[in-house]
Amino acid sequence: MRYSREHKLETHARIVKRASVRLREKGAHGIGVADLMKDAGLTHGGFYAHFDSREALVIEAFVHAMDRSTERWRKLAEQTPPDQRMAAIVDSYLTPAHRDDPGHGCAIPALGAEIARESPKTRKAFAAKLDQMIDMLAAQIPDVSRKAARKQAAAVIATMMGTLVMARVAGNGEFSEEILNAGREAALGRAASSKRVAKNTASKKGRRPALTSRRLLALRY
Amino acid sequence: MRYSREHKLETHARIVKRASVRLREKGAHGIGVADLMKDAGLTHGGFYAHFDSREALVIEAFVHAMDRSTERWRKLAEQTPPDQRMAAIVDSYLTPAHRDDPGHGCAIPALGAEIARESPKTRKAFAAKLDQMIDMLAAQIPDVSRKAARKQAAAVIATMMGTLVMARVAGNGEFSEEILNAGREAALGRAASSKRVAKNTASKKGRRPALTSRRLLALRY
DNA sequence: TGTACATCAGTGAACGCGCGTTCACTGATGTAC
DNA sequence: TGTACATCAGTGAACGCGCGTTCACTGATGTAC
Repeated sequence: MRYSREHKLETHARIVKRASVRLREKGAHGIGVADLMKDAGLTHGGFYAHFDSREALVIEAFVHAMDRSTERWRKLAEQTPPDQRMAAIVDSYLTPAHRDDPGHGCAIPALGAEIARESPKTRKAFAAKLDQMIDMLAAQIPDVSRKAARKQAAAVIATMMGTLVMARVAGNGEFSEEILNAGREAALGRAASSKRVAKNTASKKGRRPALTSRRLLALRY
Repeated sequence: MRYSREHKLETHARIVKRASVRLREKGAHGIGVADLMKDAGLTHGGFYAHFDSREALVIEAFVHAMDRSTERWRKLAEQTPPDQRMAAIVDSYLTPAHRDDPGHGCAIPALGAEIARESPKTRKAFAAKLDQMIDMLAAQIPDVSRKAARKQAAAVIATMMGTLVMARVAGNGEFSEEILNAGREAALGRAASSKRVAKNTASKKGRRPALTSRRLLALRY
């Protein structure tokens, strides 16, 4: 079948992209090589022409997902006034749509706990991407030192991803909404300007509707 | 071998207890029936005299872990002045010791994401225990409505468990400590009295050392 | 430009292994008499 | 109280299945001449 060089790169990218969705949906061990290849329109035998092992694909797929999330946040921040950037990110993250579609969502709530148990190589690849994500988010916080900004960013991510894990455990009923609301309020309170009034104004002065628009969600993580 | 009735109950309890440790360490799918039985000093063939299926053990083990955590918090709260209870719980939760010993730690960061993907039966069992845990923590928050207390409690748990997942991904070096500190500060800020001054007083007036004592950690979750 | 050969992405059967589950069996102890 | 039998928690071999990985093969296309 001898394909051109670009063809192989495209195929490789397609496998990674599809796998990053399926692995977030099913877990790092929840889907096999054969099904992952089938999902990319191939048969399982060709897998090792692209990856040294299943684990190598898991790493690539995970890196892909994290890069997409970080890039998404960067773009969302770009088109939002500086003092509302963190709130915009939180609003777009803590939604029923994100809770119900882990395959296209943030990789941390979907795979974080499992990755922490993987080989050092896999865990470190994840940690490096998490570090980048924190840096990107920290860069959106005005008027504080890098150190303080990173601290805030790490806390916001922890609150958001923890909330999403709990909301998914809770299903999609009232209990889940309660958790989502609690997490949103907590993250926004911390994400708001230093005077800590934004939490109240945000929910009542109509700033949020624009930020939670379906368009933003359609972009996905 | 015909044993007495209590003997079977004891054996059953021992399997559940040991499994609850090993499953938190290795993940909901990270260890097999044979190894779980071996861990309890038995051979795998006897498993089905105690459980209908592997999944049934996972549910029992998980319920056991959550009950222990909730009970631990209740006891810790009992021996702490009301206005410091939440801080005491946060301080005992966000530690390197807890990060490094998932087997004896909170089941939510260890198993939450995986359980959210299990059968409705398993997920609902987890959700019910999470609900109980939120209620227990909410009961420690003075001077607010039950609804508001539950909201705060849910947010504190989300921040704590999210922080622990991220800290585990980050390993056990500087990066991990940074995350732990960020999460602790964020959770304590929210957990403190309504005037939001406790965060500063806590870290400087020597209240914390007593609360983070090794003794509390030795009790485990 | 045309032809013969080499390449290698992709195929599908097969491998060895570990898993959850089943099953015939054991034998110490509970129970009926 | 003593004896014969029934019970059933626990054993260890075996099952069927799915998994990650290997391998001989294919055939369309790149490349050398």
